[in-house]
Amino acid sequence: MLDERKRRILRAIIDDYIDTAEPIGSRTIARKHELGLSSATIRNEMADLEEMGYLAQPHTSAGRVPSDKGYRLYVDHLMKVNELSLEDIEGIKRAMEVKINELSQLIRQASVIMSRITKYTSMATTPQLKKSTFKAVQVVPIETGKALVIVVTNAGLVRNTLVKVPERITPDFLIQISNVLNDKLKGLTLNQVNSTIIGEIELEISVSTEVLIPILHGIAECISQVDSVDVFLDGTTNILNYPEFRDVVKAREFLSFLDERELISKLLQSEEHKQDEIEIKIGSENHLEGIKDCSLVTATYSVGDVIIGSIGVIGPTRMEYPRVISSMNHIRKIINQELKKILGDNTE
Amino acid sequence: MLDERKRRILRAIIDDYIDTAEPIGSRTIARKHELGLSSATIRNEMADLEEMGYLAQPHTSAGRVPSDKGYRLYVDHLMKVNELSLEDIEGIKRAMEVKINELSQLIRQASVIMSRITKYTSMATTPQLKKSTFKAVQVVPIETGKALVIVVTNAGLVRNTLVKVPERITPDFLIQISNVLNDKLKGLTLNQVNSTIIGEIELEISVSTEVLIPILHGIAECISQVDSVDVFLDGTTNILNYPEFRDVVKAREFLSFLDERELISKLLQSEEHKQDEIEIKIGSENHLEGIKDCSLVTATYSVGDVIIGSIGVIGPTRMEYPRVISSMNHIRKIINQELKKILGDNTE
DNA sequence: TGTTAGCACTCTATACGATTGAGTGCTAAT
DNA sequence: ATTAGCACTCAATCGTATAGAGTGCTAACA
Repeated sequence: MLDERKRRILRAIIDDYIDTAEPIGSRTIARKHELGLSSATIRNEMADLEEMGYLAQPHTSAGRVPSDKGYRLYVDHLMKVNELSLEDIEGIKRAMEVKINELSQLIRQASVIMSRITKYTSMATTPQLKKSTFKAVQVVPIETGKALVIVVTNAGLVRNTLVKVPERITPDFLIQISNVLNDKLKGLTLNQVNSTIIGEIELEISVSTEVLIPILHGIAECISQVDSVDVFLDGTTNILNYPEFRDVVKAREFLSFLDERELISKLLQSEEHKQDEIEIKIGSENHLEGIKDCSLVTATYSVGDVIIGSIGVIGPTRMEYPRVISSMNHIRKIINQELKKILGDNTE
Repeated sequence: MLDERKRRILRAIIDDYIDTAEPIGSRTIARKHELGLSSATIRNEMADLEEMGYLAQPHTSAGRVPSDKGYRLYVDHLMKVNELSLEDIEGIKRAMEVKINELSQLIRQASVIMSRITKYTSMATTPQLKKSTFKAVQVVPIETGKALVIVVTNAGLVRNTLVKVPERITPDFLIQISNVLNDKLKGLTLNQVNSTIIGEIELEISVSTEVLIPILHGIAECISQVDSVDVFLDGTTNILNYPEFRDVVKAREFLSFLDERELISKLLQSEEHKQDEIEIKIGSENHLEGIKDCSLVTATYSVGDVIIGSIGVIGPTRMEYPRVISSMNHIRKIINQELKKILGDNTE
């Protein structure tokens, strides 16, 4: 498709452009890279590359700029992904050493690190509750007429809601209810809670629906809590350091996008994402208007072989892909490693 | 100190400046406001006001701009705070009607509303745990070797941590521990947990420290959780709509400031804040460098007569103070009202 | 036939000067 | 005390000239 020389030249251009954010001219390439070619030859090749759609020209007398298609080729075949520097690895290790024993905190911390070492914006989601199963359900009496419903999922996520219960219910009875609920629900996926099960529970503790209803509501609330999927964002202002966002209009567009957690969480839960693979979406490959000039690098983390969440880095299409990718690879490993520690070896 | 006419003129200038963000000239004032004065007279008065420090001039041939001192006078004595429009009141009411039964959600929602109706950035904090007392402490067995420690404070805040416990501990025994803990700690303030109390607890359940330690750690973790004070931010990008932040450097300064949750939480927990009063800090009155061109309007909410958290709006010094203040007043009332509902009437 | 030197051409960015217009301060008249 | 009038100031705007980076094309070369 593209002969070796063209590929070399394209890579040189993109490498340079990632570095400088300035359109790259033929002379620059001839001088900086040892290709043994004159600027005129390179000029011809660049014209070809443009015709093929890998490069674009802001205006006739400017240098060339990579197109999304160009970046795609670069990412798939041209770039050299080097190992993370020892320094960075050390830094990550140190940052993750902070004793973490809850999932959300682990992910939050990972997100912080990613934004710090990449200098872009990072985003992460905790598991979708709906895909999880109940590990424990507890009803804890707080004071007369009030109880706390707690749901713990197999992915280690904890959610709780305060509910009101009829005043005449004694704490002891609540605990009894709690035990039955726990027995009945444990192991089920969250959306398996249906009327059959509820019937069984009612039967078992022979309690009027009146009592059970607020509690079940609490559970439902835990499950469908608006932000049941936490979205963490870090380094949101990093983007303002890049020249392509010097324009306030661009900057606002980007930042407004980040404000919509729903969108982000959708973005991160891309359907086609394969386990253990890093996914890269370049510019217009993101079908969302607000980030058509951004690239997104995402990875997932899993329990067993079920993907339960993901972490991503978003920045200008002119992104240091090699760096981001190697960092992402590293952090993904660490997350999965720590995840095992948190959940213990006895994860079903 | 300032005669009536000067005050009238100053108010007119500030009103106009808040509206337009453009330096105000003498002719504008003479034309738009019915003061029965010529531009020349106003010009003289403006020169006086500038000398007194209420106004400033960007350059010799420009109009006048209010100084921080000018805004201060305006806020304290000149502006007219009108009632919130029925429309707005209706809007707020509708937005808060969403069934809310946990404190954090209430505050979060209030913050969202404030940013929406003021068009500035809003910030809010949930109660400081340290000032609170224990309402309930529970240890819930999750699976062998693991338990969830839950702390509920009198202010309705719930925190939890997963802890490891020796595997030989049975769930029943954990529950027993839980009960003792609950009895012993209930009503204490969070930093009253000391070795005496721990001794008592050990005595009562005659358990080796080995078991108790992870649990107490869990409680400590709940108490000192890094972000035990949640900080909610909304409308962070609103600021980009105002001309004073058209410059990316300014915008970044502001947004970077917002990234530091610690600073914000300190900012909101201003020492001198009186209950039931709205506090206004104008420009350089905020001693923090990053927001010296911003004004901050804050209110607190309380349980009984203890301030447990606050909510604030931050925007350019050229802020629509009257609107912000009346909105703030309204939302504060609603928060305190809802707070009572959540905590029930039996709040000690 | 592929490569390169050379050159005319294009187009942006920058600098510079002139012009405009809003606004001021001062003076003199009311 | 107020105001009309006027000279003056200064940022913003516009047009023009200029410099410089980069291109495409042609013709010569290996």
